[in-house]
Amino acid sequence: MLSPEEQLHIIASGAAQIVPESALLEKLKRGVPLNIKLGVDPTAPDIHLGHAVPLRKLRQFQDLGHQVTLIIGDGTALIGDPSGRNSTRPQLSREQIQVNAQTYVDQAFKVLDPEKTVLRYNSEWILDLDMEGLLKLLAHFTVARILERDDFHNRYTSGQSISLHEFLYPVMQAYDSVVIKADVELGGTDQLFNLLAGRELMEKMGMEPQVCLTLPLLEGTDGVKKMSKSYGNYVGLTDAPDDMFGKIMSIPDELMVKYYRLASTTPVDQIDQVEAGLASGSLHPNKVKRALAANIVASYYDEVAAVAAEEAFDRVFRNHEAPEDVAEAAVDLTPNQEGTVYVAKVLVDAGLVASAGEARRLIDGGGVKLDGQPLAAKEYNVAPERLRGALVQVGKRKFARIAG
RNA sequence: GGGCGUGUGCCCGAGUGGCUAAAGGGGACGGGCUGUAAACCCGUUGGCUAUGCCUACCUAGGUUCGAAUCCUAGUGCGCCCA
Repeated sequence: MLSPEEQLHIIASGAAQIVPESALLEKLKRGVPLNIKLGVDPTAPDIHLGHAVPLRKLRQFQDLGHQVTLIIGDGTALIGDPSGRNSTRPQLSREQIQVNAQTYVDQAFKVLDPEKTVLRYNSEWILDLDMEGLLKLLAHFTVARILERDDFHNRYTSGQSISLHEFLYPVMQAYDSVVIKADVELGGTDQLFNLLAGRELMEKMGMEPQVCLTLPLLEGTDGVKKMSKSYGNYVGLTDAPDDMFGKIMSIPDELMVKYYRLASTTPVDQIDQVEAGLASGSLHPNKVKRALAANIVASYYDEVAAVAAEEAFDRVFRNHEAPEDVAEAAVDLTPNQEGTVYVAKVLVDAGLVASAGEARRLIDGGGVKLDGQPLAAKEYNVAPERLRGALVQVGKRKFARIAG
């Protein structure tokens, strides 16, 4: 086992805050496995690298010999986390929660070590609280304390509604920590308030308080907005290896180290070297990014898939060749009176463009190639022989083989 | 419940009767450059085999030769009063 200081170095890599760091070091020094908690809302069925950030950190803890308790917030989901929201969340049905939780767990175990993970559903204890228990719990918190929280404060001062049950969310999350006796709880930076509530409650109930570890938001592939399905800038855990590799190659250079720390399985001391190498110019950014993409693909698939993904990437983007498996498109090639075929329509039928107008514009811009040869501007009609069995390319990455 | 204001293309935003498929910006896409990064330059950004036709400026009606622009009602949003 690594020394407490070495462990702390790994744990702190990529973390936003550890509150308080000294307490974490103390806990590590005891040399017994710690109980690391992560609570998740079963609201997002499809998880991406952003969601996986805390899971990665949990995995690091596991690899250091610690124990993880993953809490599915099926009880708290009935409340809806008010974090970062400016309005009340809709409450989910019990059935929907069950379905979401299952898909979440399936994907989470792509990252976590099942041997060292305890899975708990907080409905187990939250829904069993009787009024007496609830009141005792609530007595530990004051209205002023809860209202300090930014989201509530903003909503309150701007005159927006806060339902009473939302006040209970931090309390319930804190209670989770009490029940499972957490040593450390992870969350995003927006979770700090909830995490601290857990710390306080534990202390008031005479327990050793948990340490709070927050992780920064991961920007998406555009490098600007947080990774999110609705922004279309996400890398899904279930994306195909080639896609995953390509998407990671498209992130801005400035984000590489952050991705290494938050989304890869690369050992922390190696990341430190990469960071130094990039800063000094001794490492080429392209090499570094390739290694990052390969690592991430390998972590969700395997080495073989990573190598294949990199080869496919080079084929298409470095050597400008067609990918190995191009989808074949069966389209109507019946010629018109002039004996030609309207390419714009063919591209629409092949699903490469949204409309014939767009196709015409792309042709004019030199973005459409037949067997590697760009079509000239206004070259909308082409002899059918040129299309039959031809490889059509639209832009840099869209390909189709026209059925012969 | 009452008053006032506002609603334009993916987003922001100009436009207050014909010259408007709608300025400008952002984003996105294509081309060049390249490391599918960034920066930069050029182009495109409603549909349609297309010097034209069709559909569009919250929705539904109306006025007018002609409406994104004027009127009425509805509806979303904002502010003020109760």
